[in-house]
Amino acid sequence: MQIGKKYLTEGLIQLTILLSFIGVRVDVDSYLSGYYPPLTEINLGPSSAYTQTPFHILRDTLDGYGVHPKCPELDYFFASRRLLEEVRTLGSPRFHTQLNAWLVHQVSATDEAEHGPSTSSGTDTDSVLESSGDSGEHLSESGQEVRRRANPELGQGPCHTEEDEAQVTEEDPVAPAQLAHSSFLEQESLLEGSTTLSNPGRCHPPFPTPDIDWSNFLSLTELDDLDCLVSGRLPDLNTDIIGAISQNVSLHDAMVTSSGICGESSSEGTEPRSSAQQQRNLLRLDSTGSSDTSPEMALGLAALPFASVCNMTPSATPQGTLNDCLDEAVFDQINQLGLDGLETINNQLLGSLGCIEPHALEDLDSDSGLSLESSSGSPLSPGSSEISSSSSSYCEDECGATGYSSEVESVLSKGITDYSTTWPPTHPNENIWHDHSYASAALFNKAAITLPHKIEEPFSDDVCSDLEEQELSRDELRARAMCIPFSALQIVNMPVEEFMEVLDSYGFSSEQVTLLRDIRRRGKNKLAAQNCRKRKLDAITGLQEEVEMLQAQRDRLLRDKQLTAKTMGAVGHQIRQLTRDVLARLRDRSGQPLNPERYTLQCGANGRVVVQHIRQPAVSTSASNKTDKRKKDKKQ
DNA sequence: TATGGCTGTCATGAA
DNA sequence: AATTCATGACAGCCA
Repeated sequence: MQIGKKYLTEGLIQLTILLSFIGVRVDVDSYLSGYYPPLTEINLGPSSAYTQTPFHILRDTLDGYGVHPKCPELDYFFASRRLLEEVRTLGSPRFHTQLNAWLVHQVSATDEAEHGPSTSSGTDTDSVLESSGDSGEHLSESGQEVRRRANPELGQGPCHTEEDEAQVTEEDPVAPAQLAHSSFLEQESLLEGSTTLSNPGRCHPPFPTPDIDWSNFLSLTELDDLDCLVSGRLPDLNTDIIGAISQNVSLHDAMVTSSGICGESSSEGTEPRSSAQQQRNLLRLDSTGSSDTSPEMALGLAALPFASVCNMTPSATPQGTLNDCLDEAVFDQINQLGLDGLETINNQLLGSLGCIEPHALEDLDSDSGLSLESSSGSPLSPGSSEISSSSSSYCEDECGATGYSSEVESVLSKGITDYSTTWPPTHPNENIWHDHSYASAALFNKAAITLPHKIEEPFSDDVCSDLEEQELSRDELRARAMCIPFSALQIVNMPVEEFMEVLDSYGFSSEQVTLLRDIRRRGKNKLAAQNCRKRKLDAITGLQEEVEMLQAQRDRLLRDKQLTAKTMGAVGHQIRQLTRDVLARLRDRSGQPLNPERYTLQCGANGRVVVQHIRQPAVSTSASNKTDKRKKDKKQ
């Protein structure tokens, strides 16, 4: 009885906390109205679930008790009280009373009958219940209602209807049994999740759709099932649940519990945690250690991972499998969202910082033409079987090219073989050879300036070992094959004076000198070609824009022309009309009105309007006739 | 398999 | 005269 009661108490407390974290507010006001309404879910907007609950502040200080924190029983006692107080602060000041009502009402019918006395050490459960509940007498009076808030998905879940609420009375054990089942399944999921979440691959998101869970809760109507499950899980309850409930509950824990809700059904035994899991353990939220009501907790669950990362402290509390759940459910997201990226970034930063050297700069400035021979040959992976094909293809490519020394090629072929043993394959991410941005001379100069070595400092063995991780161009390979202690970047970017000094001071052979000059020439020409193409594209783009602009201007001018012609036509028509009107009102010497066809009006420079006689078009008519005749003659 | 784009390279001329 | 730059042309690779 006590075990079951305690178990359900703890389960309901955790369930309540979980629901509050996912936006479900547990409201007991209606519950206390005299009947037991089932779970009703309404969306009331954000709840206190999105604000951080300072559990750590409540630890050992709740109710002003100065209990020694290392006292296990008292710790458990106050932990329970603390949890209840937390639940109270989440939604209702009398929530824990409601919880007690659930437990006593539901478990009393079965637990005592089918389970013997508790074998656990939870003898203080009753005390917890009695002391935590300020009104244990309200058990028979309290109703219950769990309102779901803030989570739209929750609102879609199978909720109790009004009929259900009507059925849930104090005399009706079914609905409380359902609740008991629900809480039990909650714990069941938690327990299973605590064991199965150790498998990261099977971990579900921390906040799955609770609809399925609620449906599962409500699908169980037989208390026997609960009893069987409880009896089967009692040993685990004594360890896991008590251990889980007797510790400071953080958002961390709650998220894991919700993960358990999500349906982790497998009950695999606890396996030795992998290193990744152990690493995650280092990221646990230490509710006791974190004394700040950090605002990142209030940012919502979405911000939790990074907030957790920021607040991570090693947890020394032996929380058993519960924290495994936490690790898996919560920190999978953390790792995905933050740690993986941070890890990658760190690796990259470390890698780049650890080997800031010409080749690293080469990659960074790969557009500066130092990615020589990159496209023609697929990224060489020395040491692999592809090196032969790559080298052969390279030879084929270069056979048709002029300006290449066959001797250099032969030496190179030998050198490549050496590369296969000394230059391991590079990381795929480093194969960034085609950065076709517009290379500027300043960039090259900068790269050359930042080179850690001078002419007097050819590549050392360490540098060579670092370069082994870099993808090399064919000219790089040639230079290596010819034992030239300079990279193509250096050869290309060094001033001509230094280049001449190198040629003179290092005592290179003629083949080496030729190769050095070729590398420098090709590198510079490659840059020049890139710049030329870029300029060409820019010119084409500019011309296209100019064409578009001119076309637009032409269209605009055509529209203006048409508009002007139209206006001119209208004005001419008006002038002709006015002329006819004026002439019609005028009389000649004989008193006859002027014929508009023989007279017209002319406006003089001084503004005077003069009637002008139009010449007879007789001559012009004859002339036109003549032209017509000419045309006819031509046609004939 | 044909095709277009991209790139490296060479040749050439100008600066 | 040597070097660099610009550009057309060619060839290879790739989607």
